[in-house]
Amino acid sequence: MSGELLAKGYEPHEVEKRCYAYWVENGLFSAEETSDKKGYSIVIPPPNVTGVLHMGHALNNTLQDILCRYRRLKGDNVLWMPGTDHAGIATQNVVERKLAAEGKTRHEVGREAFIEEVWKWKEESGSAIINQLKRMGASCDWDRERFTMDAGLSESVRKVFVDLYKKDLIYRGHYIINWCPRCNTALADLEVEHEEADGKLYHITYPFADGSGHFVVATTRPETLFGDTAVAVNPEDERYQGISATHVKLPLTDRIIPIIKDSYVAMDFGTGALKVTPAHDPNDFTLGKTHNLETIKVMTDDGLMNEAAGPFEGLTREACRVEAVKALKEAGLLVKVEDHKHSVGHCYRCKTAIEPNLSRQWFVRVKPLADKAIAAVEDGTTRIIPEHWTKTYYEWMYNIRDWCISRQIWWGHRIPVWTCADCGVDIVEEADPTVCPSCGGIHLTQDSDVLDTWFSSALWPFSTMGWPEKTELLKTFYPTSTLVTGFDILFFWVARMMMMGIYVMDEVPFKDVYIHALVRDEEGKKMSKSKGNVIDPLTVSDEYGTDAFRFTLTAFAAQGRDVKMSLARVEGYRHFINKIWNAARFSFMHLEKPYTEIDYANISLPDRWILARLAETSDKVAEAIDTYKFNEAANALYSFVWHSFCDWYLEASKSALYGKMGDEAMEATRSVLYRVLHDTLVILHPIVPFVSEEIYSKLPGTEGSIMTASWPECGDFAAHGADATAEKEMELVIEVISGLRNIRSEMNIAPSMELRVEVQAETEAVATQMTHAMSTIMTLARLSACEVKMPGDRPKGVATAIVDGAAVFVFLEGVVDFDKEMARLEKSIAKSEKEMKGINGKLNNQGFMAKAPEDVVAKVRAQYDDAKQRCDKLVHNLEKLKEVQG
RNA sequence: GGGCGAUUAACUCAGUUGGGAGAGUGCAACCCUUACAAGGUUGAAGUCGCAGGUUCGAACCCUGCAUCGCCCA
Repeated sequence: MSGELLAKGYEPHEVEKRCYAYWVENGLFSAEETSDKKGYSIVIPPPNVTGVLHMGHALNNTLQDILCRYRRLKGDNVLWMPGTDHAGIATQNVVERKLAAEGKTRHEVGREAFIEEVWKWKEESGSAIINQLKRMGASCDWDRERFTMDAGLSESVRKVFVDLYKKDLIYRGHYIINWCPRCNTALADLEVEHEEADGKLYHITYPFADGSGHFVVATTRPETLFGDTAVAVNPEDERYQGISATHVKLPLTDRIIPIIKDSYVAMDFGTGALKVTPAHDPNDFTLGKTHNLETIKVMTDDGLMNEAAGPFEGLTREACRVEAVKALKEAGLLVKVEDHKHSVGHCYRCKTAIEPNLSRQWFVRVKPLADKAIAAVEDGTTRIIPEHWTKTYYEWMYNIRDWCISRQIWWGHRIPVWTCADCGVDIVEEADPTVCPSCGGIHLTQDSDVLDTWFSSALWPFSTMGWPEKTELLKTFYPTSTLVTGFDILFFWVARMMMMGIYVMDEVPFKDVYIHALVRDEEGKKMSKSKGNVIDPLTVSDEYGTDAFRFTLTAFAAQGRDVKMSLARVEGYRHFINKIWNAARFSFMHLEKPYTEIDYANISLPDRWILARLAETSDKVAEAIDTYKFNEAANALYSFVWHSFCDWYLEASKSALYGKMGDEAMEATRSVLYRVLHDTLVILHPIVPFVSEEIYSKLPGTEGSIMTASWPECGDFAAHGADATAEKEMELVIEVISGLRNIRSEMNIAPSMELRVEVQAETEAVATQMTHAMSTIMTLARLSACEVKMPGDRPKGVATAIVDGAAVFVFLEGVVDFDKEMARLEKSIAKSEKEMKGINGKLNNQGFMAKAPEDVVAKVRAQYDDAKQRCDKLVHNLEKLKEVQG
């Protein structure tokens, strides 16, 4: 394997497939149930089993993978727990559609057979998203994969339900809830999406029953009029002070309903008179409770009008509105119709307008659970990152309302409540009951509803680890270290896991919650199928390589900011991956054997410099990942690999590597190159697992996977001269070379022409440094000769570069263009003068001198001195040039 | 209506204890220098949304406004 040359360009497809299979086969993703190593755990936000991978998943799982791979390299025992969510409504919809295509409904099929169908579907299609996660490189412990409907998790759900019920934290009640007429189920408040819609405000006459006059009532929903059981006005409303009537006659019906007074009624909306429909409006429901009003449902569960709507029975809600308005108009009861914008709730699964509906449902009393979940964040037991999301979390937790958990669908955890037909008592136990404990009856029927999917998701951090058994896994990995998720499920999931985790385990489910942004399209719009702006992550992966895609996501993942996906950027990072590949390819030509020790005795300035940069970068990347600043990690790596390692180190090392500096220097440089390449691959690995693995596996002397390597230990470098001084010295060398290149470019000197140079160093120290770096400078600036002197006369026929501590002269006998050189110098002088002026402004400011801290003043003084020296030298050179010219 | 966030180079975005405005892409010029043309070298480019305030000093802190986006009601 070792010494094998790499192909000319990096070809991701084959490598990705092979590396991933290798990792899985060798159990490299497996967590140890017990270990001396520090435990680190993440539970995956379980994707819907119906789902296909979208950009959000790609980002979410890339970040989790970075954390897990990084922690492994740091020596931790890592558990990344994978799995999927049964997604009750969504999955049921999918299978119902499949049946519909065969001309069947679930009711025809029957409950049991239908559920079998769903399981069958799940077995066939449910692993699609898992395979897609694997393609992204996700290093989950797949042997432990769980599903919210599997036996163990179902047992957890059952146990928690029973427990909450017995502690009176789950109750059944008759309340107004959000009803989806298409999915035919109740929804939690959270599952309703509100959207602004253009509607109408209908002004309708409600005549007083005693014939003494009438109200005009304004409503956006005239079709619910059949369910009106009162008209309400505000007692403060002056317009309605003198009214003697106590009842009105409900239009289109022969019902007489009361007039009630309540300060809840907004006087500035419509006419100030409100029709009250307790069975179809949440606010009216509350009003109805207060005033003991009758509730009349006017619709069936399918959203059709029922017998209460009289002649309109059987119409849809929408059709009934049209017909009712027509009838009102004919009866002369329609005063006017205005345009009106209002917010309409829609089902988050199918986008049908939801219908507030009176219904008997199960609820979780969340307040006591929420209080502890709030406290855990307040006292820092759980940290939310970025911190500003804590406010959103609190806001929601403080205003939390009871959670409706029953769903009138079939796919999900059946509510474990049996009712005795004989005595009517509810039986809620962990084991299925056969006999009524109260009357001994045997006619027991189980509640037909299932639980909200989020109820089981809320238990995910411990149910996946085997709870209610007291498993080793729980001992080792609960509470989990970090949860990585998007803010869109902060309430749905994070908040509920917090409540349930604390309630059940008496310990928070995770120490850190890292909330990342949403991935949007290039215009910043949310990606959605209907907008047609969806970019398929797998297509991106195919086209540019998974590593390039992952690197892009990481570089974009700045805290608190949305990710705007841009294919141009992915392309840019594909170049970066290729750069890594080629740098390795070049290195391999000089690394035919492993170099386990750095030959510190013989290393050069560039060697010391790159080691110092490596140490710095390794620390920076580690710190960035530790603090969830993923983009900073990516940027540090990019700049180190491309600009430090490739642009300067490899170029500067070429003469040594090619043996032009002697065998000792060659071997020493090789030993450094080996170490730097090796360690660079390791620190790259969390973000770009495939290319790093592929190169690592071919690096002589490595055994096994890069996943078993350790994060670089660079503590020794500084003691061997790879320190800040080396960095400074190398910076000077870079400055000299850049100055020479600038002259070459601006004077239009052919790159192939070799130049003769004289360096006038201001101090012995600088002269020594220049002499030591001579070969580097000569190679990289393409010089035929370079002499280092102490300051003296300005040579004739030269172009000049001024650097910190030295003047660099390029001999251009005969070819030097005086005008160009003059222009060049004048430009530099202007730049320096501008800089000096700015700094001088500060130094002349008495306030600054008096109040700014000493170190800042000293720094500014030094800046000024530097600028002045540079400027003086440039002016001096310009004058000399003019003399010669004259 | 309440809350949160954004506004920095042509584009996409970095920039936390307030102290010399950065990167990538793009652009211009030159270069097939034996790892890489998916490359190299050099260069041009910003009143840091607007208006006030605090401060010796503000892209950064405070207030107001404008535009855009999101969440909750």
